[in-house]
Amino acid sequence: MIIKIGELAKISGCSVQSIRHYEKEQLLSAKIRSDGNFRLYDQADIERLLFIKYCRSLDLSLAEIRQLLSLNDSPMSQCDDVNQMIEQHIEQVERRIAELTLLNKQLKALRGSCTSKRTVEHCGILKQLNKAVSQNN
Amino acid sequence: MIIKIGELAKISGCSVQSIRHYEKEQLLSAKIRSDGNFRLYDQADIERLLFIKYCRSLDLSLAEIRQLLSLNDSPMSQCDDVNQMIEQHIEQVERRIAELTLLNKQLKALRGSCTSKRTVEHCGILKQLNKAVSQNN
DNA sequence: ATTGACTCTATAGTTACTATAGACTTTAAA
DNA sequence: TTTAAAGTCTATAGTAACTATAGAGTCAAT
Ligand SMILES: [Zn+2]
Ligand SMILES: [Zn+2]
Ligand SMILES: [Zn+2]
Ligand SMILES: [Zn+2]
Repeated sequence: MIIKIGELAKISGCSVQSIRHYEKEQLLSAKIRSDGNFRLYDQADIERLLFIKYCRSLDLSLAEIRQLLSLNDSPMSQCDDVNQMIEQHIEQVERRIAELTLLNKQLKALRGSCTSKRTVEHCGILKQLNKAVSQNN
Repeated sequence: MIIKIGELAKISGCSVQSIRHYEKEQLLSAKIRSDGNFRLYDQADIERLLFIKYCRSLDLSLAEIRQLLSLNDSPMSQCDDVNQMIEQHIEQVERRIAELTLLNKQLKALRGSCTSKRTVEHCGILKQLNKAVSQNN
């Protein structure tokens, strides 16, 4: 089964532009083109794109996915690199969760300091922000 | 006390370039320049920049900060807008935390499926990724 | 006067896309 | 067979909040 980019987009749920983008980034290429230069894809391409899409849903970067794909393509290499990459990625996600959790706390405190219907002059939020600044200063 | 951009950067902990960037984005401007066209800042500018920096640490966008600053500059306006913005920002942060928490779980499961020192061919991580893809398919 | 540190503007790069413009191809109907 | 709509092509610009240059000018101290 051979399909054009529009159908690949439909099947995969990726946009046409992002498929072209993945090609530019060397993640996925149409091995053949039509007479009129249209990209043509087969089943293996569909699977490769779904792999990419799933990895993106794990927030892996295109560079990381490129690495995974190339390892996937050379089955005899060692998997330490994959391992380490996932490990680092997990650490990054956990750091970000910690950051956002703290942020959330601060934002909620901020929100709590405003009882609507006031003029900005008396707004608890802006008061708090200005206070936070002068304390840091 | 009048300072040049380098010292403002030191005092605030912002980079020189990002201070210039905030100027381009209309958040902070040096009202005066030296004869040789150097930006000159005073105490009020320092405080404004610290305000910006603190808001950035809350992950507020430059557009949001611009809005806060302009409200801060017109004390008689109502604070509903501020309120609503913070509210939306909190919701966004909470959505992101939820997303990342789910992600973290998936990534940990993935990591658990690899016992190093194997060839990629037998790597649990890649097996899992490929499996996830074919299930979605 | 000269040196070194600082600053200026303008431009390109980062990430993973999205959105155009303008031209060409394919498919289907008239 | 002509024509029109829909799809595709490349190239380029825009997104967010910066960072990093290049090349030129300025300032402070010796
Ligand atoms: Zn990563
Ligand atoms: Zn308020
Ligand atoms: Zn926001
Ligand atoms: Zn492994």
